Amino acid sequence: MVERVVKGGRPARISREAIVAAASMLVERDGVDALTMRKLADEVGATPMALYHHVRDKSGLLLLLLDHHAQAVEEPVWPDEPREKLIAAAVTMHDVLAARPWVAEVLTSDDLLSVSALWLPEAIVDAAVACGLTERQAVHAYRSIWYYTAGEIIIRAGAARRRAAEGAPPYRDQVFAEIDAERYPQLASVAGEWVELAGQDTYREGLEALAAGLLPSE
Amino acid sequence: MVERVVKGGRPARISREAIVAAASMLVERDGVDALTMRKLADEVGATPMALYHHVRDKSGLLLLLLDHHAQAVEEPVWPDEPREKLIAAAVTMHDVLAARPWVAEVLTSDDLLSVSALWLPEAIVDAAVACGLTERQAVHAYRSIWYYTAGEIIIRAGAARRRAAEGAPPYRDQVFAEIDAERYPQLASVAGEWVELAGQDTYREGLEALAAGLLPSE
DNA sequence: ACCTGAACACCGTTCAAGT
DNA sequence: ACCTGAACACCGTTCAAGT
Repeated sequence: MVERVVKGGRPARISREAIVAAASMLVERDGVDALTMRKLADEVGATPMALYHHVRDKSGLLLLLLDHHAQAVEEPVWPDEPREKLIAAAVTMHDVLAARPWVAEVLTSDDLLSVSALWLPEAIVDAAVACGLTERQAVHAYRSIWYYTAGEIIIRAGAARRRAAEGAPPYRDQVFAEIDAERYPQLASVAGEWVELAGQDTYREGLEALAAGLLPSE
Repeated sequence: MVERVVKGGRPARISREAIVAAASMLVERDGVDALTMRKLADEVGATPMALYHHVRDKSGLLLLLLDHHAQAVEEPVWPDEPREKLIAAAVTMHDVLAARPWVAEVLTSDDLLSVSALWLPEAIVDAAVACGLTERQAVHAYRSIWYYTAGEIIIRAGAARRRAAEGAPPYRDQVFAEIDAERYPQLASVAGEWVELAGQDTYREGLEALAAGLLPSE
């Protein structure tokens, strides 16, 4: 990020940092949907339009917020064994995102997370190369892991949100109740267990399966 | 869905079907963001509030839309070999969704697609069982495949949208330009190829890797 | 340079009333 | 039962003006 050089002019009353901090607090307290330019302006004690002097627009603010969050995460010490390192890095990526499910909203495009968390893709690509993949294969492996991870976060965050929206089991239960056992025998057979199974966290198992398929067998 | 029994009263001027058809057309033509209750009302020639007599609310409308779309898809004839069947079903699921990236918006929760496309999870769970997994394992396998698939769709749809928003390479290129080759040697090394690699469709390769890891080796 | 005030062009949804 | 009109409680962002 370019440091702004202050060369005179009116001193700023609100700073980019203050805006991001306030935004972060609002999101943490009330959810992403509650983050509006107007409420944020109230929070920092300024007009909505004052914000536009410090951030490009709302989506720029969200990017800043993601980065702010990423900065707070420290790079762990990785295992020596490359396959284990890859798994550990992916799990870290997952946990960092899962802790704040609002990031799902922002993620829906960029595949590198954030400038402040480049050590994550670096670790994964590096581990994949150490496992014997070419650089290009390693990038593709990273992308598959990223899709799986982002999908898990987004889907589970959405599921949690719907659960929180009290009308708890509106759609899926209705679907299961209506399942035609003649046409869909397997689904009918697991219908009773589906909700329980869907609640289980199987991120790691799926990841290990994916890694097993992506990496050369030793 | 419950069929509404008309027992007198004023005849309806607009039907649920007409609403869904108009909504589908708006979304196809102008994108999901352009679908508002007001524009939709204009399209069917009624007041915004008239719509609320036929759909619960906007998110109910989106669910209806997803189902409308799912109904148009025919179940293919699957390969006999179960592993191939599983792959084919997942690819179908992917292609159905990828054809209309707006579904990504709706997907962010329900893990069964739609009542009208239950044959898809059925095929995948069935194939997984035929490959030797228990029912519970098969459901977990389905969920991993679903996360990977939905993640791919959502991320790639988001990427395409940002590309369309003309300011083409706003964020990621900037990130790559600033990469510190000392700290992130692997990323710096692939930086030049990243955009090209990220543009490639590697859904199937990732899927096969995932399937290889999920299914027992024969 | 930084900030305000007023306005523009929208949203989804509720509520009371009309036929 | 179905639909309208008016209103409520919001949005993000532009633009011209103030200090």
